Amino acid sequence: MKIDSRHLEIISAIVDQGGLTEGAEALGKSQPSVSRTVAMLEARIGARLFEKNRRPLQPTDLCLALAVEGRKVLAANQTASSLVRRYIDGKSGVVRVGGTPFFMDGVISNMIAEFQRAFPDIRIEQSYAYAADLSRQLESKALDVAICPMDPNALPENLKFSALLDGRNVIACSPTHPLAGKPSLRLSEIANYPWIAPPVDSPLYQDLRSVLAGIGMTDFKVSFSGGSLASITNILARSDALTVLPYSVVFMLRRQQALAALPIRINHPQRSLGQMWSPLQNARPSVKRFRRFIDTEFSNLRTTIMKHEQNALWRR
Amino acid sequence: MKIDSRHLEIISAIVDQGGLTEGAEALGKSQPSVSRTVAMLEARIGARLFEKNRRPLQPTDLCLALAVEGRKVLAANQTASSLVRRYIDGKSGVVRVGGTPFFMDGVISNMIAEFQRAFPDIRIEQSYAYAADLSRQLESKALDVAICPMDPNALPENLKFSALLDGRNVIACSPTHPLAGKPSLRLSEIANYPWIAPPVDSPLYQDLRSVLAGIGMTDFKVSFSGGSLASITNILARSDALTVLPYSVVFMLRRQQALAALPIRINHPQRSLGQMWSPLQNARPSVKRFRRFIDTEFSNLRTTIMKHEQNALWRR
DNA sequence: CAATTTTCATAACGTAAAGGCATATAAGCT
DNA sequence: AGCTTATATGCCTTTACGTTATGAAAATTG
Repeated sequence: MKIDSRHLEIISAIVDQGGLTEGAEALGKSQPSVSRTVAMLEARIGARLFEKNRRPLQPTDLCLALAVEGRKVLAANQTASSLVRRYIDGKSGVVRVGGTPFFMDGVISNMIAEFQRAFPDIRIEQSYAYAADLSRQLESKALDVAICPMDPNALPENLKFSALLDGRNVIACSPTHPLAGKPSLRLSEIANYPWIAPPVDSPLYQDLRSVLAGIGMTDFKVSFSGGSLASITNILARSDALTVLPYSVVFMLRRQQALAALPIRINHPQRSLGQMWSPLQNARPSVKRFRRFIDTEFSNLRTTIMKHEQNALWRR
Repeated sequence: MKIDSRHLEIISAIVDQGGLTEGAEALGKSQPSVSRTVAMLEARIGARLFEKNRRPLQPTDLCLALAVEGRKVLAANQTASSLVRRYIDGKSGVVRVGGTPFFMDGVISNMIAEFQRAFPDIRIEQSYAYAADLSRQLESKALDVAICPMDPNALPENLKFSALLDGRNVIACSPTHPLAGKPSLRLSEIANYPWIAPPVDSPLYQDLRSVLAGIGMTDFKVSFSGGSLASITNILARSDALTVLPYSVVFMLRRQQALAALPIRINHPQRSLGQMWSPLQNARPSVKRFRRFIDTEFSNLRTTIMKHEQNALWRR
C-alpha cells in the first residue's frame, strides 16, 4: 500500500489548518482539488480520513497518524525548496576556478576570502595552471572560470575573456632591499643583484627574460627558481635578490611590507589579467555570482591603485 | 520554487542505489520513466542534478543535498504506508464497544484485555448502556458494536444480532454463604435472605423481580441496589445477601472465589447475550477483527462451560 | 425555527505528467 | 575497435490534478 507523498502533505495541511478550505489555501490549491484528492485517497486505502458529514472536519485517528508523517514530508520539502532557491539565486553551489599561481595567491585568494564571507555556502574549488592548460580545462568543462594574464588576440576559439587589470610587470624586491625606496634608479644599479626566477614553465619566466633583455641584461644570476609566491617573498625578505612580478601582486602585498617595487619602467607583455570562461557552458548561478563578484572587486582594486598613484606614494 | 516530494524520493533512490536503473527498480518504476522525470525536474529548477554523460552517474552537490531530504520523505512515506497497512489489516484503529454493565465488567473486560494483548495498537472505547440505548447509538453510528442480552425477536430494524451465549440468569451469593455448596435447595430456604438489586433501570432488575415472582416470592427485602458488579461482589462477600446475575458472569468470577451460584433453576428470559451491530455502517477492519475475536472467545467460553457442567463441578 | 452563511462534495472539462514499451545513443570495458 | 551496459528519447496511454460552476449539508444567526 504505497502512499503518494503529496497526499501526506495534503493530509497534514488539512489537519493543521483545521479545514479543507484553509488547507487547500495553505497548499496553494483549490478547495475542490483537495477535496477530490482526499476522496480518492480514502477510496484507495479503504478507510475514512475524516468523519463524514461533520462540519468542523474531524480527522480520524489514522488521519492524525498520517498527518504526523505528512508534516515530516512537508518539512523536508521546504528545506529542499530553500536549497534549490539558494542554488538558483547563486547563494550555494560550487565554483571551480583556476588561475596562474602568483595571481591566485597574491590577488585572487583575498577576493575569494571576501566572497566566502558573503556566500559561505558556495564551495570554491581552486586549482593552479597556466593559460594554455586553463583554456583546455575550460573547454572540457573541467573548470568554470579561469583567471590569468592573457593576450586578448591569442584567445582560443570558443572562449570569452574580460580584462580586469593591465598585465604590467614590475621588478620587485624586499622592502629592506638597498635599492628600495630610492626615487629613481639607473639600470646599471640593479645589474649585480641575484635574481629569483619563477618556475621555468611559467609565462612569468619568459617575462623575466624579456624584461632583462629589454634593459640590456643578457646575462644574470639566478639564485632561486621554481617557488610559489609565498616562498619567493620569504626569500626576497631575507636576501638582496630581485625578481619580476605582476604589478597587482606587488601592490596587494605592499600592506604587509612583504614586497616593494623598484622605480624602473620595464616593457611589459601585451597581456591583461582577466577572467576567461566558456560561453558554450551556460554558467551555474553560483559561477555567475562569482564572476560578478570578481569584476566588482577588480573595479574597486583599479580605483584604489589609481588613487595610490595619484598620491605618488607608489612610484614606478 | 515548489518541489514535488515524489521527485525528492526519486533523487534519493537514484543516489542511494548508485544508478538510474537500480533507483528505478527500487522505486518500482521503469528506467525511462525515472530518467524522464529527472530530466524534467532538471529543466524546471534549471540546474543539473547529475553530471551529464558520465557513466557512473555522478550526483551534483545540489542533488546530494536534495537526496538527504528525499530520504526523509521516503522514511515518512514508509511509516505512513505501514500505518495504513496495519489499519487495513485491522491491527490498529479504534473500536467503540458498548454493553450492559455486568456483562462488560464480568465477561467482556477479560476478553478485551486478551484482545489488547494481541493488538496493542487498537484502542478500545468502551461505554455502558442498556439495549435500547445501545441500539440507538449503533444506528447513529456512535458505536461500532454492542454486547448485550437481547431478545432476537425484539431486534430493531437495521441492526443485526448474533447470539453468543444463553441469557440464563442464576441466583448468586458469596462462596461463603450458608447456602453455597449445598447440592440442592428448596425455595423456602432462600426466602429469608436479603436481596441485592441491580439498578432499577437495568433489565436485570426486571429479571430479579420476575425470577422471584416465578418462585413464588412476591415480597422481598432489598438491602442494596444500584451498584456495579464490583460493588455487588464486595457486598455479597461480606454479607448473606443474594442476587440475580447472568450465568456467564458468575461463571467467570468463580475462579476468584468471588461468587457462587445456588442450585436453583429459575426461569430466565427469552434472551441471548450477543453482539449487535449496524450492517449499514460497513465496519472498519479493527471492528471486524474485534467482532471475530469476541466470537471465538465466546466459542471457547461455551466449550469451557460445557466441560465444566459435564464434570458436575458446576451445578445448577 | 427559518434564513443565511459557511464549508465541503460533485460535475465537467482541459492539461500536465507519469507510466510503459521500443529503441537510439553514448560511456566504459576488453 | 567492438561489445556490453546504462542512460536518453520517441510515442502512446492513462491517471489525476487543476480549474470553474454548482449542489448539498451543517452550523450560525436573527
